[in-house]
Amino acid sequence: MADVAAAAGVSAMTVSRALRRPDSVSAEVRARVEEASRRLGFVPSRVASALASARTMTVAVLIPSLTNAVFIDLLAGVQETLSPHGYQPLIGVTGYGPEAEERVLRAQLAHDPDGVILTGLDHTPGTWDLLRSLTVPVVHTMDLTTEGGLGDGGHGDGGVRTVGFSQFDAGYAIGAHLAERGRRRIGLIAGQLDPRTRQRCDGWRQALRDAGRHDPDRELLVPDATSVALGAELLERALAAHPDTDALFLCNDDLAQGALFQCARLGIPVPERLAVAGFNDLAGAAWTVPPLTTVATPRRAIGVEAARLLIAGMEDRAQSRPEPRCVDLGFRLMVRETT
Amino acid sequence: MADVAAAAGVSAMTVSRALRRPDSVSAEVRARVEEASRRLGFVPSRVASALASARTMTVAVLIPSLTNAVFIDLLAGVQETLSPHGYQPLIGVTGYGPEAEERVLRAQLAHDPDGVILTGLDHTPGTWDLLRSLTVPVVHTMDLTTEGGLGDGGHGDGGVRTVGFSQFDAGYAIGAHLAERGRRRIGLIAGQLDPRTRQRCDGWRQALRDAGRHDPDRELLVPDATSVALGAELLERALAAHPDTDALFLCNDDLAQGALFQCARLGIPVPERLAVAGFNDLAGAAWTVPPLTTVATPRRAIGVEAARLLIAGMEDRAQSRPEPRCVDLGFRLMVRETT
DNA sequence: GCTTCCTTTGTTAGCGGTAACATATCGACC
DNA sequence: GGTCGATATGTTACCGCTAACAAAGGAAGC
Repeated sequence: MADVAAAAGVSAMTVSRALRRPDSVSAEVRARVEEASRRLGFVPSRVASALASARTMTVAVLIPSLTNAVFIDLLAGVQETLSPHGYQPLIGVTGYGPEAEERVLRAQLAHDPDGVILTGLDHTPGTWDLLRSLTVPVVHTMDLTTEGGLGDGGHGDGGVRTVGFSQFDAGYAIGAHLAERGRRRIGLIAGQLDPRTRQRCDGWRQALRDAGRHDPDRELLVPDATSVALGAELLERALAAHPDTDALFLCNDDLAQGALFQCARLGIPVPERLAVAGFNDLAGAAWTVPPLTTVATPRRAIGVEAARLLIAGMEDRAQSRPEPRCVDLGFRLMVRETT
Repeated sequence: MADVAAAAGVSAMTVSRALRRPDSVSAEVRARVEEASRRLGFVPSRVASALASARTMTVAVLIPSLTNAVFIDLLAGVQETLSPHGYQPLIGVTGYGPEAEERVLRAQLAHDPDGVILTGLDHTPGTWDLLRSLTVPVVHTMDLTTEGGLGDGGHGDGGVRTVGFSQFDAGYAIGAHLAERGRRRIGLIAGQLDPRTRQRCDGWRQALRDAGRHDPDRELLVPDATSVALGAELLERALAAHPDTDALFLCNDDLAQGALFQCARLGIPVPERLAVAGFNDLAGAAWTVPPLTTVATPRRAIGVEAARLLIAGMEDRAQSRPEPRCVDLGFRLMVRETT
């Protein structure tokens, strides 16, 4: 920067100003600095800038997994929103564990991010402590604070900002839909039992209870990560246990696709003998045979909105403590042909 | 750090040493520093550390897209390998454009990464210049320098390190496989025409020429991003143009899955009337009906190996210019039932 | 002509660590 | 006992930039 300053015949401070806020210097100086800067191939060091200004222009983004399309979409939304504003996402992968999340968060905080985006609301007390101690904005995603069954970990809702949708309501909607379709022996298949999956299941359960058709025996919950292969396998297990099942809710579309494939293989007509519903409306769900009924979740939009909220909080030089907000982006029941 | 030093009754430098290389201080001092550090909740600032030591512990990772599973797998491999060594990946999304890539790289370089991972070898001259000017290790992925049809952009192979596999050979393998199966009227469907896709197509073409069965009319290339929906649509277009086609190579598994779905819908028996082959062996390819013949690509392994090479280069304090290496991780033809 | 105020540029002093070197301490060895 | 070398800790100066304040110059107002 000193070289550029010398070349442009100004002080280093003026170079800094000319490059960061071009209209804070005269047009003539700006031109000279820009020319010198370009000629010398000057790239300002963000590290030094961060140290001097206490703004790193980075945002910690904590997600459970990189191999689940749901969180990738979230990340994509975050990335495409932050990027034009000059912010760098720092991804942290927690592997679905609250303890790991705390560790990862701690590691990320060493980078002094200007904001934090987390997945879900199930954090360790240590994580809540860390978050409370931060002076930068924090946004939680994929869930709502008003959600039942969460258990307020002593943190109150004070200042917690969330962008998501009601997993419970979404599960309820699927359950109600299957009941409305006249199905009576409705089963549930779920993997990757994170809190959001559990809430979906709770909603589904409630819907079936409300319809007087809940049968706990027809629930098949396994801890494994969801996949097409697992869906195929679990379909067989579910039908072996209860051959008369006439509808199934699978907690994620990859499971549902696997189940559909297996039905085709076993010659089980869908939806005639068995209705199948998935969740998330992942890529391809509209094209399966038959097209899959599922719940479209606004994953990318959640990422975009979370990033927007964060940017608003970060640009706010007044550091006004933002009012807690709980943005509900909703979901859509996509009724297709498998039900 | 000064507070911790005071609390532990040592100098700041000793605190720094105790936390970074614990065995460079006496056991007694180490214990005192660790206790004070924990008690005060001290988290060393990586920003300051980066400025003072000229090591940011970050790695720029440039990929074309976050919505293509191929690059997510690559990223996952990189992330899981870097993370235990304390390195933070900085993701940059280029949108498949060499010019955008140069812009993104420039932006990432402002963060002073300790290493760079790029996708592919088709970079702008400006990008090559930037890379040449770097003093940190660089690894290219998903391709091989020895690949034909690349066009050496005047950069020679000097020092270029690559981890990938031969896209050409993989395409050739699929083409040869379809020919071996006795198919005579073989078509090609491709989207997202990046250089790697083109190389696959080149390989396929060569295989068909070698078998004396290449028919340029049966190639359907579109620039759109690949998806299940696109696969379904292009299958119809391809068959409308050439109803007698008896085999199709689709350049990505999502296209192939869409095509399979559409075949089911149209009542076209696979593989009896039409053989279908995909590429990448994405999740679920083994479970489609019938299971999809495809080429398994070592995407995650490429990420892991690229990160390993990078780490080796970064830890090498001697800054010995590493010998150019071209790591071929190969591919596997997964013959399943669609062919 | 002289304030006053605003705009533009410069000066100074750090941000929070770490490299490099200086210094102290101790035991071993002749 | 004195010297040497290894080990442990301290001191100093900076990494490259920017906040905060200072200064200079020009326009506006009386």
